[in-house]
Amino acid sequence: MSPQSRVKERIPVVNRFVLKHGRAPTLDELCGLFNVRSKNTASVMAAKFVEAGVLGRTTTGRLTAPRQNPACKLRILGSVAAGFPSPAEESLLDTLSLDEYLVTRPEATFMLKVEGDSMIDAGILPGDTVLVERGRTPRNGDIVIACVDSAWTMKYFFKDGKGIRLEPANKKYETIRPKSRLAVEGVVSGVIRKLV
Amino acid sequence: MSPQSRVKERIPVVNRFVLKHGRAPTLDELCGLFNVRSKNTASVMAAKFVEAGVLGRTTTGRLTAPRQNPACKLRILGSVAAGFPSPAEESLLDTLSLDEYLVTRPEATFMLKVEGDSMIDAGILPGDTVLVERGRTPRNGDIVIACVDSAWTMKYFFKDGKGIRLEPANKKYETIRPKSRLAVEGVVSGVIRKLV
DNA sequence: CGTGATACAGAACAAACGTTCTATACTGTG
DNA sequence: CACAGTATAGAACGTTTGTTCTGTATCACG
Repeated sequence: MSPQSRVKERIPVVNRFVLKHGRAPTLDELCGLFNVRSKNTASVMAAKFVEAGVLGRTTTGRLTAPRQNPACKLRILGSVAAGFPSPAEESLLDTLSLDEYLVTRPEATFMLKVEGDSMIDAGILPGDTVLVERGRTPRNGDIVIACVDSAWTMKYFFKDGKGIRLEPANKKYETIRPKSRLAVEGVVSGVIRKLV
Repeated sequence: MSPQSRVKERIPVVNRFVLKHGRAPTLDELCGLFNVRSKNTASVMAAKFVEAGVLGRTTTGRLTAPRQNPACKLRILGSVAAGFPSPAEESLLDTLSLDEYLVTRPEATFMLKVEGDSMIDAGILPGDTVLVERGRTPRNGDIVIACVDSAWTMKYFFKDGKGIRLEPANKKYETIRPKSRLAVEGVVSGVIRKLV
């Protein structure tokens, strides 16, 4: 058996350890995991695992679990027309965690439950959850959470020569041109809706 | 200031560290985090954090991040009207990972890119991504991915005395009453849209 | 058989890490 | 002021952890 495949077949074992314990194994634990008694062997394995992205390292060399929880990697399909792959033929290569996909700055991102139908023409329904990223400069056409005239609201953001205007995505409501101070608290970076 | 509140106000800082580094801080790092120079102080703090569930420990006493990967835990806010908490006052108590929120069976869930506007009145736009859960029995009103008359489609699912019908969420399209075999490949369990 | 590559055992080593002890500064209370 | 409680500094200590070195066993190849 080639060394490469030896490492490959060991990766799932490491992943299971991480899944079970919520942290990376130590070299000693790697020894136990693979029934070897040499920390040298474990050290070499660990290097492979780090190289493969299965494990990480602290600045001081300690082994750490990778940043993403690999349990929630989802397979991505091109479109409905492409049909479904069978479970047997699937690999986890083209996968993506939702967190990874939608959230670039976790520490600056919030989830916000949507009330009202002011953005319904943008496909944002009451009961949806929006991801709001703070500290980002809004661009024309972005959907923002703003505090205008001391009231919170979610609207399209536009800025032109005449100033800033906030447009709803619903003809029932009117465009707002903030008279006093406008505080854009965050930019809506994603929409999620839980069905079923 | 009481000791309790001292610990409380420090919890968010620890959480942010875990968020940023994907692992627990060491005692030395706790010292740096709170501008203290004593590992004794850090040790006492660490004990409090463990007690509060903010951190965990290995069997050998090393500090660890809590079992759930908090890397992508997002703060949840009630609604727009509630406003934004300041970073200082935030705790990570009411948080949720997107994966955790949307996906109950990762191994049976797929992501599918939406093409076309047949479900636009349901707030599902072209370019959105839907989460499809396989092996679930569709209920009336569920959105399903189905293979009807050898073509893939996404539609509302209804079943009544006259059989099954598949309705689009767009008046431009017609309701389908599958003549031949109907294969419901999966039920749409979520919708996500990446903006910005 | 000889050679080289690989995997492993075992030990020694240094750095990192958490615990514990002693001492000092600050607080509030009587 | 005396006293107690708490937070902190600083150092010593033992354990854990990853690295490195030496040596052995196995296997493929010529």
